Amino acid sequence: MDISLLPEDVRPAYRQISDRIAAQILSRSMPGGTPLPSIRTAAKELGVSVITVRSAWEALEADGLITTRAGSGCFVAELSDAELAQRRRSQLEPMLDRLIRTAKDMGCPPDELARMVKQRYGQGD
Amino acid sequence: MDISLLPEDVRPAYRQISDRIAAQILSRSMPGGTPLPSIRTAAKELGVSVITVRSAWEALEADGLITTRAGSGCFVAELSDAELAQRRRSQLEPMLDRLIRTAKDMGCPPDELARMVKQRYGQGD
Amino acid sequence: MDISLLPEDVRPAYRQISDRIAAQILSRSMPGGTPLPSIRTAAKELGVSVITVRSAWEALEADGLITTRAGSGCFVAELSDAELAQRRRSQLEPMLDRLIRTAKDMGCPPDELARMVKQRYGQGD
Amino acid sequence: MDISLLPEDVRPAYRQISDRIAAQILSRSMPGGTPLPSIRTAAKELGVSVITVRSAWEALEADGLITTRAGSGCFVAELSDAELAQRRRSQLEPMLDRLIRTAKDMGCPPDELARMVKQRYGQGD
DNA sequence: GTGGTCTAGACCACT
DNA sequence: GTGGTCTAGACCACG
Repeated sequence: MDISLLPEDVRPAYRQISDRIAAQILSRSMPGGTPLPSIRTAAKELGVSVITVRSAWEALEADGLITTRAGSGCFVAELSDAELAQRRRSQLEPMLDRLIRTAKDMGCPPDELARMVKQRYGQGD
Repeated sequence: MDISLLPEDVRPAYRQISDRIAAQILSRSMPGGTPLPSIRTAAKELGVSVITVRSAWEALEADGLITTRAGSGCFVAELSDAELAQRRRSQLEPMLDRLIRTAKDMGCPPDELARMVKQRYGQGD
Repeated sequence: MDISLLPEDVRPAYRQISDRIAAQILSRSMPGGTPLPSIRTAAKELGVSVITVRSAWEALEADGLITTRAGSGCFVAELSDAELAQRRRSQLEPMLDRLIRTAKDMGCPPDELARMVKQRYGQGD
Repeated sequence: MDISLLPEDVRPAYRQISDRIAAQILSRSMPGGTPLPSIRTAAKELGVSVITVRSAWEALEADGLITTRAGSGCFVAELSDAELAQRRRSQLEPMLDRLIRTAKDMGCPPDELARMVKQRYGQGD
């Protein structure tokens, strides 16, 4: 599943999971119709409680990113490119705004911030 | 004090307060030695309990951004430019990394992300 | 938990608690990963309010000695031997310095002071 | 007066002052009969309020280290050598005990602690 | 069950 | 007046 839970992350476990999967759906690396692993399987794999995984699946369903079919499991929702683009924007924007607000408060100018973005983008795993 | 509490903000009240003041200290708009308002005054002004303000001040002190002297009040700590720069970086970095990781997951390239940063920087309030 | 609150101690209750636990972490008698008792359990055991215990846990977390995960509890942080040694030093040093300054002010020579240290070390409870 | 107030010291201002003077009295560097500066003079010199100085003088008088003569000021008490030795011990002991207890909690052996005492004694101002 | 946050209200030490 | 500590009790998010 390509998910690693970081204990030092401020987000609760279920949020780390749902955020990560949401991003994979939005990038089409999990295309519409892809089945999600069962709650029990995912729980074992991630080393968390089934409740935690269920919360993550619920968050994704509430967001309309997956659909649950009773008896057969959960599947990535079929979304148009336009919908995806819209959702991508709406996921990135709050993070962007918070970053920018903090940078502004600190007196960090836009070019400097953009430079940092580009620089760190290359460093990540 | 130039602080507005936003009910829609996900952060708890005390965090909104301490984050805002931390940013003002880091940008030198509150230089070392500046006295903070008393917790009771600030509580009245912000419309919260004194405990909420105290939590904020406590967080700032734990971060080494203010010092408190019982009976006389709280004051912005004297920090060197190097310390300030270091703290600025360590506050911005986790937000940057999370943003970049999400953007990467979505297949959003660095230049595109940098462009968004610059664009939204100009729009903010 | 091996903690006794002494009413004659000048330190506030929450400090007595956090200091004691900090020492146990620093001596590895509570190794990394050890779960702390829940704040409600500890409060009952120690005969104090949950808030008092929470303050103690909070101080420990601010010091980086424990990590807390909402819903699952608090755990001793994983610290390297080098980090531990560094923290031990930085906790002992201010007490040492104050003792030495007072002894110097009184004209008590280093050998005499060292002798007192060794002697009283053997007498303690 | 050879007193410097350290804002980072955990002790309140009046305690820093009274402790320092007490040590000078106990070492005979302020012998019996020596007049203390007036409260106003000391307050100006130290940059604190007269209330703070008065509290310090009160603490010294409560300890029997100075006496107040109405209209003429405060003077160092006349104390026998035996009394001084006794007081020296009772001032050093609580600091020693706290240091030793912390060191014990950390698993720091007596010889190691005594070594640190001797080493740091040489380094101070 | 866990911790996180906030409330109101009290008493104390310090300036 | 200032902050420091503690109390009891509430509601929420998380597992």
